[in-house]
Amino acid sequence: MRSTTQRGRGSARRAFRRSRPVRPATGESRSRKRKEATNRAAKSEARRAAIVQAALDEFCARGFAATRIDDVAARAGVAKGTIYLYFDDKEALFREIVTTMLVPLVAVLEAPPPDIPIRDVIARFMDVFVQEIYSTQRRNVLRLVMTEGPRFPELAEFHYRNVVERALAAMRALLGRARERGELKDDTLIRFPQLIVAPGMVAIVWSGLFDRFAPLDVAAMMRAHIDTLFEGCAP
Amino acid sequence: MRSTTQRGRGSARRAFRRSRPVRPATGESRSRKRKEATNRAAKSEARRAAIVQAALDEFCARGFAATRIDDVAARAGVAKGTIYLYFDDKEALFREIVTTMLVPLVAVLEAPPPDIPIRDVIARFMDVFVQEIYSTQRRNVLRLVMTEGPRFPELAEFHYRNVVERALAAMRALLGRARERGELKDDTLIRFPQLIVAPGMVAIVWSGLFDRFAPLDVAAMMRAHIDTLFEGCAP
Amino acid sequence: MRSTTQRGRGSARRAFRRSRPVRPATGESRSRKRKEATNRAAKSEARRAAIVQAALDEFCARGFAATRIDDVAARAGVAKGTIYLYFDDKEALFREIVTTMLVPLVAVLEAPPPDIPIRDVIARFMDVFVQEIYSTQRRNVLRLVMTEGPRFPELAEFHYRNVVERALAAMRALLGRARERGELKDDTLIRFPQLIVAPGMVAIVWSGLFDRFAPLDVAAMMRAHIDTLFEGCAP
Amino acid sequence: MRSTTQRGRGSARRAFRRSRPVRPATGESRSRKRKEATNRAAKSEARRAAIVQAALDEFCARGFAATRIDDVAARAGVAKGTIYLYFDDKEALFREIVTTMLVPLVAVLEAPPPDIPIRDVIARFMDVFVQEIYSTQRRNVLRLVMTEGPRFPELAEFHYRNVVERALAAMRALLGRARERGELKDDTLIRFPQLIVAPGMVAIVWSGLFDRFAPLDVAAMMRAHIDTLFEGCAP
DNA sequence: TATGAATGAGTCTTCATTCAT
DNA sequence: CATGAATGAAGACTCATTCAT
Repeated sequence: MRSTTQRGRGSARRAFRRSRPVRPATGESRSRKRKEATNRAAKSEARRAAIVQAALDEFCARGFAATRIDDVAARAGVAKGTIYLYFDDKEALFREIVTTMLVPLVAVLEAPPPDIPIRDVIARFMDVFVQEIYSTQRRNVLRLVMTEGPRFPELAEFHYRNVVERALAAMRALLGRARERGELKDDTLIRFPQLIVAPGMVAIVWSGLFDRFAPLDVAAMMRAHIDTLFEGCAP
Repeated sequence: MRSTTQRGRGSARRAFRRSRPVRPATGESRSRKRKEATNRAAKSEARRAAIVQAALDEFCARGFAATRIDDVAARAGVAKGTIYLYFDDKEALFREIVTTMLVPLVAVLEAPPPDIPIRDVIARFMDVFVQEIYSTQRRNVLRLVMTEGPRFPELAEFHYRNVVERALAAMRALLGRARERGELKDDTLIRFPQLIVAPGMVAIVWSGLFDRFAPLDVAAMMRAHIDTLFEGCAP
Repeated sequence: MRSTTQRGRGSARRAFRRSRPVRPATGESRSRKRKEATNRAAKSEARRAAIVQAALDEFCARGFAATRIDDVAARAGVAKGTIYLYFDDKEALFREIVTTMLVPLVAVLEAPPPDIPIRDVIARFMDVFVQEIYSTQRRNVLRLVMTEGPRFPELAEFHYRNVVERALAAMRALLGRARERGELKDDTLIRFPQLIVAPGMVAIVWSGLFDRFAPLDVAAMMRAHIDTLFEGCAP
Repeated sequence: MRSTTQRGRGSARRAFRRSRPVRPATGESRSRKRKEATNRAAKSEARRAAIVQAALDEFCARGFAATRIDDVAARAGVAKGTIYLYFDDKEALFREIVTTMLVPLVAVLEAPPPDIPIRDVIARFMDVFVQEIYSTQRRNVLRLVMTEGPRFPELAEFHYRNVVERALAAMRALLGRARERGELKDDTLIRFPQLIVAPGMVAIVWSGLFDRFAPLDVAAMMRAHIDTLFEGCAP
């Protein structure tokens, strides 16, 4: 990854994806104490999850550079050294988070859409956004991507390949079919599907910066956005 | 304990705006040395500009936390200490940049709009965005605001008060008049003027993250956006 | 601006006394690893002591401002960072030293005096001074108080409240009783108990400045002082 | 001087005394513009005095290490560079102050004493101390010597040779003659003339540390001290 | 495995001193 | 002579990472 943020502390840099090699069954094949082993594995997984969660909170609150491993450890309720049993270094931890939280969502987008008008499909998509992203921690993860992406080229690339590209492709396929069915008057949205998600991005940015001054009714804005998209504002 | 020996590392935190008191003309009215003084003032101004420029570049490339004053100095071609002659500390330098680069633009927005259809007014606004923001360093400054804002509450507030709030108000006034003239079929955009600027935000985020994978024709997207805004996509 | 990115360099200033919360026994009651834990605690204590000792030496030799943490670390045989595991900052380290070295002594003064003539009591006090202060590192600590006190108002106050005030009060009580018993012809010393300790102060100052030119027989001077105090110099 | 405070910045270290070589009539021997030259010399002397005064204040308030040349310059109303026209470096400035302020006083001590009882002579000496030292800036200079002396061995030596040694010698001579005249019952004070000045030292230290908690009536204490010296406290 | 004490490279900031004007 | 902008060495403090227990 070679982030431009951490000036090389000398640790080996491994490739981006697959940061967790599924832990090769570490010798607990001794077959003795089966339950114990299961217990141990479960506890280990719980620990890992606690660390990830704590790290997510800290990274979101402070950004990558300003987050201290100390704080992550404290929040996760483990010792500092323990984190290094689960992750190679701070960057690997960061990657893990940004990597695992978003990819699952794309599956939703890529699922074959119900056979309803495109406007309704997009309306559902907006609902999913509001429910599954904006109202959850994923909002913060997305913000992290926007925020730290410029400093982590490989992270940006990963995100592009695994989230953005696939989402846009799915969207385009959807819109293409709608166009064929005569539900769209031109191919504007097909060329720029970004126009569909733009208010979502704004909502995410807004929520991090200005919500305390002027809270935004995101659901209402998304509905208004759909109106505008499909009907325009001219009388 | 607060010994009187250590001169405050945190120094006095001054109010946010007006970090540069415009240097009160240094009374060089002695009438001789005119050119000299002018020279010095000019050189000083040039130096300050060089530092600001270098800092902008570095902050944009690395973010606030990961930017080293050393690097800023090197890039500006001055000694490290010199930066502290012009700015109280790293934060002040950061503030100065984010503060001074964007405020002037709002004036454009607040200028009385020409007496043309609202759609054309907004089209002009888009042009200004593309020409004066997206194609300039201001794009990077805006990205910095989005990127670092969550970590600098006062910066976010300053930006909200001086840029966002005023811009939105101007926009709403504009739209309100258009609505009265019957140019808008409802008040959707008045309630959510964010919908107008949303693609601009997306363009800025996109340019920092994904342009190398899929360059975005921003001007075209903005035109498409206007079409969508005013005509919708339904056939 | 106070970004949330820079974690407070000035950190929280905690109250003066009790800078070391006695490390709450770290619950190693797991009954195994007893020796280990003991070892660790002992080593930790030894390290702390080494740091304190090194710091004392350096502070005495150079004064607070000119002492480098680097040097303290080197002298203590630890890494620079280690010092910050034991003390919040340079000032805290300084405080600790000046605080812990002197207070215990006052107890001696406040102990109920033996039932002997006042002159003998004071002679004993002089002995204590010579043995327990002048001949030990406490001499240097006292000099540090005199030397750095003006720059550390809280240190001066702490020292006044915990050492000077109590010592003078104990002394006055002592003298008051002696006066009542008719051992003193007037209340001169009660009004100015400083006159009793004055030569001690001089000895300390002298030892730091002039001993190499003209060594001072402090014990003899103190005896002479008592003679003078109680008999005067007039024939 | 090679103070142990300033780590060698590479500037040449000159010998201790004679830091001001009486400025060799710098070329204003052109004989033209006599008055101007006089004016200039006067102004120069005034400037030097202003710097010395400002430096004294700052050194007293903060100690040598923590005093900034910037502050001295500001207080003296000159530019920072100007100080270096009059003094080689910070240490030279410090030396000048501590050197010039105290030496004149010794002359008073060495002047042949009036033909009055030793007790009265010493009482006068006390008066001089209170009037000419304790009530003036010299008190602070003396404190500076005590405070910074350990870090400036040459300063300590200079002070010993030029002030302490001479003062003690004069005192001993005085006391010797008194003893011969039968005014002293033994030679205690001759062996330890420090006993005479000890309360003075205490007063100086006290004034810097504890006066705000418990102000000290120094004149009264000195009178009490004389009583004690010559009459003792035993009934 | 888990711990957390120890490390030391890295970064901000200060300030004595220089020197072009 | 005087100025004050510029320099850069020095020092406090942080924190990712290691490793003995």
